[in-house]
Amino acid sequence: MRSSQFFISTLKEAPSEAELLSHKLMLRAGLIRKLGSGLYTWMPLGLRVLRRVEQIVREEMNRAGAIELLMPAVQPAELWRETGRWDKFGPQMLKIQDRHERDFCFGPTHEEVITDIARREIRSYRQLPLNFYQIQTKFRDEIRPRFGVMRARVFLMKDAYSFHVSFEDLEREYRSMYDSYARIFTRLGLEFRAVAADTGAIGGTGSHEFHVLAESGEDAIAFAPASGYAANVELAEAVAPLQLRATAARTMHKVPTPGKTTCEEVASMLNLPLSQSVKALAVMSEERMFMLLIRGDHQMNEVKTAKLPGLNALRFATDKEIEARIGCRPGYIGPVGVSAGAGVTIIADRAVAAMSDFVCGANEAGFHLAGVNFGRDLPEPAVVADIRNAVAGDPSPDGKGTLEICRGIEVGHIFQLRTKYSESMKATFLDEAGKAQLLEMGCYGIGVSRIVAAAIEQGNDEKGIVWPIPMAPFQVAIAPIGYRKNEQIKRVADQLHDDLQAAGIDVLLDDRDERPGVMFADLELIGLPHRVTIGDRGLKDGKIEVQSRTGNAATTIELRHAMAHLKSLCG
RNA sequence: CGGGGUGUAACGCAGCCUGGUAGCGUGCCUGCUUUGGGAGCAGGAUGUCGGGAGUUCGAAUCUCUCCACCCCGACCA
Repeated sequence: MRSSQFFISTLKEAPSEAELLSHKLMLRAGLIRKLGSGLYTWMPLGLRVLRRVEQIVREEMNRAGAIELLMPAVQPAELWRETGRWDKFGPQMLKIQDRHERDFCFGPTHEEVITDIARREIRSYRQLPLNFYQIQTKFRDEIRPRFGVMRARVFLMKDAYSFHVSFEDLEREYRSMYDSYARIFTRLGLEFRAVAADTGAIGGTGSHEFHVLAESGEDAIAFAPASGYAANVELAEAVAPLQLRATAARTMHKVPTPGKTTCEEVASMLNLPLSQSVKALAVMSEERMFMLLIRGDHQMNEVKTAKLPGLNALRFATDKEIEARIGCRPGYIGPVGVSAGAGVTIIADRAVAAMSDFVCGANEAGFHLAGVNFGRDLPEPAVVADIRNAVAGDPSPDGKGTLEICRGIEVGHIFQLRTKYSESMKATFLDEAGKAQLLEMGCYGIGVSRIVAAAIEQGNDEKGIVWPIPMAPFQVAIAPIGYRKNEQIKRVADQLHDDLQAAGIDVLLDDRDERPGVMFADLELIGLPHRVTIGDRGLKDGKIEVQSRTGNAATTIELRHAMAHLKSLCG
C-alpha cells in the first residue's frame, strides 16, 4: 500500500474530549473519528487493526469447532418478552418501532435470537453439541459512554452460544472456550489474566472474565501468585481474619469529634490506626433498613452484599431515612443502641466481627465512641458476612498465600447459562430415549473493538502507539527520503514495496514526499513494527536502514539482503 | 439520572468579567528555497462565536431557554 493511495490523517494535538491515553492516541493516529457520544467511525487505518483482531478471533473459534453465522442486529420484541428481558434488561437496550409501530430493539446481545434458532433447528441429541458464533455490531445505550471505543455505545463483539445434551458436556465446551480465549489473547500479543467473575445480567452459573492488564482498567482483580487463584474484586471472597477477637481492654467512652464525619478524620484526630475504626453504612432493601459495619480501611462490596438474604434490592438509604430511623445524621451513626427491635438489622463484615476496642459513631452529631466491644457494649451482630472488597495482603480464599490486586480491562467473558433461556423459550431436543430435554447452554463474548483500545493501553510510548505485531495495520513501513527528487531512491523504494507485497508482507510505502521528520513522527505515532529508511546517505554504498518500533538503534543492512532480513523479522 | 464543567476556523486555545471592526499557534492552499527527526521566506483561504429568544443604537461578551459534548457515581464486551 502507498500512502498516496490510502488515507492517513494524524493530529499533533489530541481533541480535548479525550482523557484516556489510548483514546487520545487513537484519535491522533487517525484510527477513529467521533460521530457522537459513544459513536465512532473506524477510519481506514483503524479498520485494518480491527479486522486483524477479528480474524484471529475467527480463526481460533473455527479451530475450536464453533460455526459462524450472522443474526440480525435488529430483533423483534416478542422474543424478549418470552424471556421476560424486554422489561428487565433496562434502559441500556435501545428500543425502536417500525412503521407499523411494532416494537423492536437494536440487539445488545443475542441469547433470544440464537435460542429461537436452536429450538427450531435442533431436534435430536444426534445434532449436538453445537457452538454458533457471530462477529457483529452491538448497541448498548450505556449510561455514560467514555474512553472512546473502550466503552462505546456501538461496538463490535464476537458472541458465541453453545448447546449441549448435558451439563457435563457444557462444562467440557466451557473449558474448551476458556482455552480458546487464552489462545486468542496470547496470539494477539496481550498480557492478560482469566478471573472468576460475577454472572451479572446475562445469568447462569459458572463464569470467567478475561482481562487485559492495564493500570487504567476499570476493574480490580484479586489474585494469589502462589496458587493461581484470580477473581474480580466484585466476587473475590474476603476471608475471616485468622486471629480471634482480642479481649476487651478498654472501657467504652464518648469522644467529641466535631466536624469529623469520615473514618479517616476521626482516626487521625484520635491518633489511632484506620483499621481500629468502624464505619456504619445505612442501606435499604424493600423498605427494611440494614446497618453495614465495615472496618475503616475497607470498602463495602455491593455485589456481595446484594447476594445476602433480603438484600437483593439494595440501595443506599437517604439522609432523611437515616435520620428518621436512627435519629442522627450520617457521619456519626454507629451500631451501639441500634437493634432489630428499632427496625434496623446490623450486618457486620467478618473483619469487624473480630475487632475489639474499636471506634464508631455515637449516633449523636459531633461525637464518636471509642473502646467499643461486641457482647459488652452492644449485642453480637445479627449477621456476620463477607461484605467488603478483598484487599492486597488478605489471605487467598483457597488458603494458599496472600492476595494481590491489579487492574484490568474486561475483553472477554464466558458463562455457563445452563437452561435459563432454553427453559423460558422451550428449547428442547429428543434424547436417546425419545424424551424431550432442555438444552444446556453456554455463551462466550469477546469485545473485539475494545481489544484495540486495550492493546494501546498496554503498548505505547512517548512517540505513540506500539502495536503487538499481530495487530499492526502494516508490518513494515518504508520511509524514502527524497522520493520525488531522487530517481534511484524512488526506484529502490518502489521495488522493495512490490517485493514485500508479493511476499505477503503488509507494507506501507510513505510516498508523500514529506520531510523525514514528518514521516518518522507519523509512522511512529501509528505504531508500525518495522521501518525501512531509504536515503541518499546509505544508498550510495548500497545500504538501507531497518529500525524496530521498540528498539533504539537502526540496523544498517545491504540492500540486496533487505528482503531476506525483513522476511525473517516478519516471521 | 444526580453532581461538576465546556461549546469561538480542521486541532489546541485567547477574547467574555468591564457590550463597540473575531484573534493567536498548529494545520490547510499557492510560489520559491529546503530534504536524515514535526523546515524557511513570501502570499492566501477558512467562522451562522452550539441553536433560538430577549435586553440594547449595537451582543462572542449581559439575561432566559433548548441542544451537544466532557468529567465524577451505578451498568458492561
